[in-house]
Amino acid sequence: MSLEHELQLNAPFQMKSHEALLNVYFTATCIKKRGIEFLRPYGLTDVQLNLMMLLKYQGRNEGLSQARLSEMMLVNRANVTSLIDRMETAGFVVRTAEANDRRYNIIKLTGKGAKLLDKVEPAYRDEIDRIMSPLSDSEQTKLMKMLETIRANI
Amino acid sequence: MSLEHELQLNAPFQMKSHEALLNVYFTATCIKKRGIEFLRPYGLTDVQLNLMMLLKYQGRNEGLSQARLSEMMLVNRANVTSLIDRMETAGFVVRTAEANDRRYNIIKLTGKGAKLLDKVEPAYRDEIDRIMSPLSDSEQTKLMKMLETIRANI
DNA sequence: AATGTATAGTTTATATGTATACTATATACA
DNA sequence: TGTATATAGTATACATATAAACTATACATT
Repeated sequence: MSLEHELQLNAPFQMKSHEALLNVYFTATCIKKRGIEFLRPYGLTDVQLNLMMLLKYQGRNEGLSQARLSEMMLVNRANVTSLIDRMETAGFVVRTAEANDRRYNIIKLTGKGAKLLDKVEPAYRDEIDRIMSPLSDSEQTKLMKMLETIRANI
Repeated sequence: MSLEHELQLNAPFQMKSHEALLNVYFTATCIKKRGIEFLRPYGLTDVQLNLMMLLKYQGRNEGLSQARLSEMMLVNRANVTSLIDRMETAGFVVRTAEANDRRYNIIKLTGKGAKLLDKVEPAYRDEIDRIMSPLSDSEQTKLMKMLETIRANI
């Protein structure tokens, strides 16, 4: 259903480019809302799960600094401070010292965090597959290429 | 450039569907960041401009209730209260009474708000056109259809 | 070695989002 | 008429985002 119809607008968009851009924006909003809803029973937010998956796959056993996390999450360094505060309080991650450079906090998953992630991740991946399943592999590739083209021009 | 390369990930995505979904999400983030940056010199945020354009094109001269605005912006009613508080303080909009139903606040653009919008909107539309210009009309249509397909399945 | 510069993380103020509970008002219906 | 139900807006607590200013640390260069 078109965005115009979904939002029950009574006047059409003035420009196709504006409508296309808002489609990207509102689809991301819907994806985020679904992620939050899906993860609530596990006591996690979408942002927190994303961070935990980065620690698992990008950090491996070495962990990741807050600055590196902020780069991969496209957020400000300052944001990661309070996010890690909350997640450390919840017992999902720990700040550890980097021996060679005392400016860094190296963030690692705790046993509790890793265990929760192992439980959540398969169901989360299934849900992502379900959401994207109406698009074929080649359509998903085409979608990514179009989005990359847009990002390259921002 | 692929998301993996943009974020300088050292491990690839496990699933194409996850990569495609994150592409939507991160592209929206980039679009939002660019909007915020573009609008800062005008003393507006992207959310505030979106609300003002809804008042102009969807509200016409009648204005819109806070509940109707929250529906079209895909946000909680509670969010609109503080948003309108800030915009009313800034002098861009006013709350007016709905005669037939005293539960409603009807939100209208002020002269100041309408004047600012008239100034910002052409430049904003130009920037949107610029961002989307690498995609042809038919590609933008195809993109919207794919995103609609995803939203229909969430 | 001293100094200037860059980087990591934190703090603060502020904007935007949620859920939940609250008040006021409108409406439907026994 | 009275009561149950629904809706609009607000208040509160909290999560997540920014910018800007701050501290601590590392490094490069004279």
